[in-house]
Amino acid sequence: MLDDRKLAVLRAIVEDFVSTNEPVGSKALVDRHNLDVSPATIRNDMAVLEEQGYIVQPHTSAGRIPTEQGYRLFVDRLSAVKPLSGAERRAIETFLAGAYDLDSIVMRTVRLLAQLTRQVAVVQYPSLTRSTVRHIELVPLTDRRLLLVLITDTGRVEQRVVELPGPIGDESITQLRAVLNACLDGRRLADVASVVAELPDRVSSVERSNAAAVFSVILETVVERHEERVVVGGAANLTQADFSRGLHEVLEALEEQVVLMRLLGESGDQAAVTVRIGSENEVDGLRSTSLVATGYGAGSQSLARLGVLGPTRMDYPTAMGAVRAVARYVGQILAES
Amino acid sequence: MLDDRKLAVLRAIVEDFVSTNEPVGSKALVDRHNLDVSPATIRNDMAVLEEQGYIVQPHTSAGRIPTEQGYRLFVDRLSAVKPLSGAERRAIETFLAGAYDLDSIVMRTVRLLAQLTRQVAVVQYPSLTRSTVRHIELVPLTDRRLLLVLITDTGRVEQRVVELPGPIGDESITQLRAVLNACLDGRRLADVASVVAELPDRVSSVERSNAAAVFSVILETVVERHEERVVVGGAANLTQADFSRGLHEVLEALEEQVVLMRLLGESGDQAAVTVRIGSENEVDGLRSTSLVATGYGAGSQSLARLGVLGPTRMDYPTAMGAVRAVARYVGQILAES
DNA sequence: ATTGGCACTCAGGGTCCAGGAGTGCCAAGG
DNA sequence: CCTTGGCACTCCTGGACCCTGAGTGCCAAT
Repeated sequence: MLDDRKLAVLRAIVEDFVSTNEPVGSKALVDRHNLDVSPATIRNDMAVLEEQGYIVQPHTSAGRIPTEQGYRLFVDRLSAVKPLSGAERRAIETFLAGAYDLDSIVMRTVRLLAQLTRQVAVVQYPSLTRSTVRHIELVPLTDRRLLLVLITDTGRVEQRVVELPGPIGDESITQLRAVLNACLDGRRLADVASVVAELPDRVSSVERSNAAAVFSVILETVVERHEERVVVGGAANLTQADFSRGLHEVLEALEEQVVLMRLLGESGDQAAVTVRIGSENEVDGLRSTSLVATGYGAGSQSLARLGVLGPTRMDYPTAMGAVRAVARYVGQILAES
Repeated sequence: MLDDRKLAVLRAIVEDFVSTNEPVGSKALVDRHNLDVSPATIRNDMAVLEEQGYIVQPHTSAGRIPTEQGYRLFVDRLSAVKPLSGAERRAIETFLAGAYDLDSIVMRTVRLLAQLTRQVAVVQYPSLTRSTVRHIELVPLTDRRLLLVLITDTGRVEQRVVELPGPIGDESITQLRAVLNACLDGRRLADVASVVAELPDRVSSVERSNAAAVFSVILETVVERHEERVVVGGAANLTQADFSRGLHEVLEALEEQVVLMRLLGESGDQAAVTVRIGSENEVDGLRSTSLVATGYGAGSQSLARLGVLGPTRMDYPTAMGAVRAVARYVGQILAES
């Protein structure tokens, strides 16, 4: 159906359009790429490609531009992930060096990705569920309110305020703290829920209700907080792409944590770099954008996702290269710390 | 020099231009506001106002638009802060209700301000220096690395990783933790520096060097971290204003913590609502924007600043009202918790 | 000091036209 | 059957032109 040359033509069209942002015609194609056939031949090929839905012309007597389907075919079969240059590798290393706590790692990663790809970068905080409890701290705020601080082995610190049903004394807090740490230290967060369920037995009955309040907050933190945080950077890069009036829509979507979570969550494969093009993103304001994302995390299993977001007219090979490389480096850093 | 009517004309011009975004002419003025004089009279007044530098015409035979100087006079002498509507007050209360920990307070405040004013909201995290130490926690990560967690009475949690010069044992950590909490609990952060200076004496000499490392990180956290965080929200609102190509510049500036800190830091008076118009902002990308900001904090003294950023063509009275009201409410919330 | 009258200016929007890029189709050649 | 040169056709783009209307500045009269 599509012979080699037609595929080459499609690839050339995508590449040219991405770099020039202008519809590309048959003549320009034979000039810039060394297809040794005449423009007329290319025109025939393009007619077929258009019929199949891979390209369109914005108006009669203009060049062709790729459709979403065209980009899809391009990333699936016509392009190879572009490895980074040496300079870029060095940039990654220097950028991420010296970032120990989770916050700074995430922040630097966002900036790095945005700079590298000149797109909007999106980084999800590593999920809690895979890490283990390092320490739990209870700090009295008032006699009816505690600050619960949960520290994980990945260096993540979660804090929640606990509203108590009744007043609590220092000795009770100390006891509770001891029990919590004794039972939960070293446990994987995924297991915490079941352990907590058995805890009430180990607390003196007087303080049952207060303890219960603390336990339920722990559960919330561990289980319900699957709504992790997503950090965005490089939004300024959107102005280069010509969304014109859709820009408002996109910026709004980028401010909604929930939307971003759904966006990242959609893509299936955890480990590989996945690309979602245009309307493949079933998320309101972002149907005119493309997402290049992958999972990342310490070691082999991925804890969270990161990627870049840009116009469908995006340099996919480069973006995929950058995303893959950054994910690997960050994974390394996380594994070390 | 400028009689009452000329001032009224300037006020009318600012108000009309803000609401319509089009140069306003003499005829439109007498129609929309009930100045009972003829257009010709207004024209004379406008000629004077232009001569004085308060207004300009974009081209001959167009209406006038205010200059920065014109806006300045307007906010200083011609406008009153506009109180919020009942609905808006209720919105603030419901929006901020149920936010206990600092993170959620700040996040909600940003969203609230952005929604209320339809501008970009900017909120600085409450500064550490005024709060007191509630608790210090040391968590071993490896035998040469500690996680230091500092909890303040305002519910803020600071975390830093400490690289130790030599290995450290559990009992040393326990000792160090006890010393730190004994000496620093309840101290104001501003005083921590001097207290820490005396600490080395109270530590067994074997562990001097490790303890010193911990102390210096505490100092960093308390002193050097004056570079607080600033949170931005509502960037999508920028697309409504017609920065056209300056937009890129503005978005870039908004991503730079340092720039935002300088921006907020510039304005002098802590308690009052201050307005900085256009080039009064001596910050690179933001010379074409205006900032309406004020200090806020628990009780009477202000811990940090918040405000909104928008085009110089901004509804200042409304923005000032919203900023003032939100600052007060947030202050209340902070005082309670 | 205010006002009506009047001539003047100029941005914005419309039309018209020519140039050019790009196409589709066809007939001829490998 | 695929490829190619030729050719007519489409239609976007940019420039030139004109016209209209809003708004002004100035002046003489009140």
